[in-house]
Amino acid sequence: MSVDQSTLSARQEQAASTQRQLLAAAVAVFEEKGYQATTVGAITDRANTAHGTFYLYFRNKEDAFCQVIEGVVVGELAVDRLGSPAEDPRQAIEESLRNFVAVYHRHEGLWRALMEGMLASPRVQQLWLELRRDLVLQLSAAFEAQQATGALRPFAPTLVAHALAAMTEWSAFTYFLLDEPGAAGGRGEPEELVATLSDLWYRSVYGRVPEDDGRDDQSPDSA
Amino acid sequence: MSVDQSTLSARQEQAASTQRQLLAAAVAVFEEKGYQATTVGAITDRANTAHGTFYLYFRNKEDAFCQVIEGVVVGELAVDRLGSPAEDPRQAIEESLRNFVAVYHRHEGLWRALMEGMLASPRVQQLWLELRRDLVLQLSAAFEAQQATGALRPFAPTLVAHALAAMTEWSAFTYFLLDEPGAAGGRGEPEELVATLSDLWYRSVYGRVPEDDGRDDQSPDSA
Amino acid sequence: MSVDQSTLSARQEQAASTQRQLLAAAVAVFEEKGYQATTVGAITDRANTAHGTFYLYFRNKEDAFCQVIEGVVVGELAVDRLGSPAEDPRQAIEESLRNFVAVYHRHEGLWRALMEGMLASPRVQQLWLELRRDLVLQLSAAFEAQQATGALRPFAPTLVAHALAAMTEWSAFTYFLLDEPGAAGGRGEPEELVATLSDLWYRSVYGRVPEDDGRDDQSPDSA
Amino acid sequence: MSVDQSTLSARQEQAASTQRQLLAAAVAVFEEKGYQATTVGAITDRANTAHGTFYLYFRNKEDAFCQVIEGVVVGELAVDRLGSPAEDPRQAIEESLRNFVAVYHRHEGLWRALMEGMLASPRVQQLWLELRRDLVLQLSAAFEAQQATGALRPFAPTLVAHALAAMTEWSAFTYFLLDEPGAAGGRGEPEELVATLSDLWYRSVYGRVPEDDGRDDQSPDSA
DNA sequence: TATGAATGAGGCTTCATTCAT
DNA sequence: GATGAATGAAGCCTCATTCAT
Repeated sequence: MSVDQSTLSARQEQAASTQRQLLAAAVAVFEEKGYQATTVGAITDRANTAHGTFYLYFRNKEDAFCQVIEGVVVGELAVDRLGSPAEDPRQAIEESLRNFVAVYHRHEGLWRALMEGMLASPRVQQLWLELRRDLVLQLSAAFEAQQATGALRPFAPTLVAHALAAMTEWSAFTYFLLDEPGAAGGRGEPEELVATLSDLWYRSVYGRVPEDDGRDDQSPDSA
Repeated sequence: MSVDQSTLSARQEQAASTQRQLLAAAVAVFEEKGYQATTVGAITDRANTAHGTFYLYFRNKEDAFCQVIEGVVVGELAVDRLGSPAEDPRQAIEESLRNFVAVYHRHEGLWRALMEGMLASPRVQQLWLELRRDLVLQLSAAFEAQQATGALRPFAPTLVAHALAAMTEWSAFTYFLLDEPGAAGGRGEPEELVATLSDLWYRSVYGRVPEDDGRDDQSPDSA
Repeated sequence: MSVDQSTLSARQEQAASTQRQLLAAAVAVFEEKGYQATTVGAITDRANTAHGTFYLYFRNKEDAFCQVIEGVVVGELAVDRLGSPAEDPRQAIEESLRNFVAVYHRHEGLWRALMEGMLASPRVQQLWLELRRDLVLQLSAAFEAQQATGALRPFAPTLVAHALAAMTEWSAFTYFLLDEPGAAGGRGEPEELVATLSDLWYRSVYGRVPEDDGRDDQSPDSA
Repeated sequence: MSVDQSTLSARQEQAASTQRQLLAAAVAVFEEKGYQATTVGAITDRANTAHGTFYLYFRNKEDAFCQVIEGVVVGELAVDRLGSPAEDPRQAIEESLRNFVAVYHRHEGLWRALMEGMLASPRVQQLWLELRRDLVLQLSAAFEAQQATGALRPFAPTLVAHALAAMTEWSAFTYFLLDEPGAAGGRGEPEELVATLSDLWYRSVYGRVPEDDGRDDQSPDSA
């Protein structure tokens, strides 16, 4: 009638183990097949669980995918922040991008799946938007802080943060997932991607153009 | 085997009309439901044709989608080119981006569907890559030409073209399709997107940073 | 208003030509794909005719196939008869079988198709039965004639004719159409098939066994 | 992951029962409609299962058919072997053929379906070839054994085995499945088929013909 | 908690046949 | 006589989800 605590925690432990198995299997399968092509059966097969067990831990595929993304992506990307203001800003940017590109590279398949999932399911889209929002917020906060010190020219921090985030994400996507070399012949090294992005990013934020001197849209040669 | 021309044309016209109906229906349905959720049945229903008629004009959904994209996207985007060198470069960029953003806005649903299709079907991905390649090639050619005249600082034209294309595409995507305001509150006007992109684009290509002074590269006004 | 005769026969000639084209195409396609896998479209494609034209000359696939079989098989097999009684019976049998095997070999695909057609369509089955009946009748008539002269032992001519026809047909089928060598290793020469069949056939009809001495169904060991 | 045995067996039994139902339904439907005309829907209807359940036990129609054939045909035909050498050879042959004919008669529809299946699906053809190969091998082994003792005249055992097998199979097919009386009027009794085949078979193997005299082999009446 | 058998909706595709021109 | 566009029935197969043990 009564179940002593050890039994209970044994059960709980068993359950936790099953869940871990399923999650790990889900990561692997989503990574390998993408979102749409993944089936519940493929996950339970790989987890050595019964088909029905899946539904004890996830409401459905969408739910499993969200858990996967939260676990993997959030975990790995969390470290990514703009370097401290004390650092050389150029190097800070580069470091940050290098990290992002490395994470992207490491989980190519999942990013691809995230793309698909985002287009297939509102909830996944929501999740993605939240991840992204954090990133963009961090970025624009950093911009604002530096604008306050006068280190940065004035610009709309959020808009620029969005645009640079978009450049970064989508460059990584096309670079790694679409067999599009990015450079003339054959796929280059990820480092070339990092270099290019860093340069553009730096120039976008710190760069000067002639108009900046006189403000209000002077033509370059009128100076 | 040969029939007089009027009969032939009448029939051909009828057929062409059916095809147009189907294509229009396909555009509408893909626009509305995206790639995956679109079924052949939905297309033929909207076109008021029998289910089988679809297969007279398309091999399958994938094929229909490619025809849709080729028809719509290529048709509308063809005008997009960098302004002539004589123009003010900043305005040329802005004009170009404004056009792109307008086209994107006009066919939001199709771009979304293209995204999905690209992830679902190798052939669609191929098509998309080709569209993109053209764009990137035009861009990098323009860069090279201007670098040759010394109007632009030296940089790897293809890599930069890729990165800027990515920024543009993906900014437009997130701006229009993901209910992500882009600006603090509520969705802004597309014009703000154009302005931001133009600015970053211009700075990326024409902007100067302190390091440039020490290089083999002259500032525009130092000439 | 009135059409002179030359025009009419020109039309008729045209029609006949079309029909020939279709028939020839049908022969080729049935030969190549068998009965079931053949589609009306494949025939009209090969005949360079419109799809609908097929139905001017054939009621449907079944009908076309019957015409094909009647044209080809009947034409070629008609020559097959048991040699004249004057000949050496053994050689007559062998000659006859050699001819049959050659015809079979020449139209492998059609025999296969005939098999399929017979199982798919009552009318084709009927046709096949008629072809076969002729053959069996000829055979059993020959048997009866020779039994009357005492050259052959008594046996039920029709039953034996059936059985030998079956042996011949089905041996040829398995030999040519089923990648079943018939001999130990690799497919042998058709001549080995002819030799085996001839021998069995000859022995079946002319062979003697001990029981034949006492007639009327003596058990072997009662002699 | 492990469950107590009673539960397991109960479930397994339930499953086995469903499978039996489906298999039985498949037998019935194939028997009734042949191979091509059978649809998965017809089988599940008769088995009172959902459409999808079929695919839990069979990969597709082809697979189901192979299981049916293996179950039914192999099961029933396995007893068929040439009598022991001690028996009177004539009676042994007759007994063997009587058995074969009875099995054939009992499953007319399935043999017909097997014919169709063989022509429609390479895998079914393969299966059929294997069944047949076993039979032919048994036969030719028996021939060789008896040739070694001098009980049989010399001949190529495999070729003859093939030819006699063909005669038997195809005679049975035409006799039972093609509404072809076999005898002059109306369908005779299967026994007449057995008698005819036995006689021909026996003569083919044991019979003597005049030419045999000049060989290493004596004619019966020369003794 | 775990199982895994069963369900059944849903989409794709092929083709024989018709019929207006 | 010839055309070929249009039709729509029919069958296959997958898979997310439920539920009785």
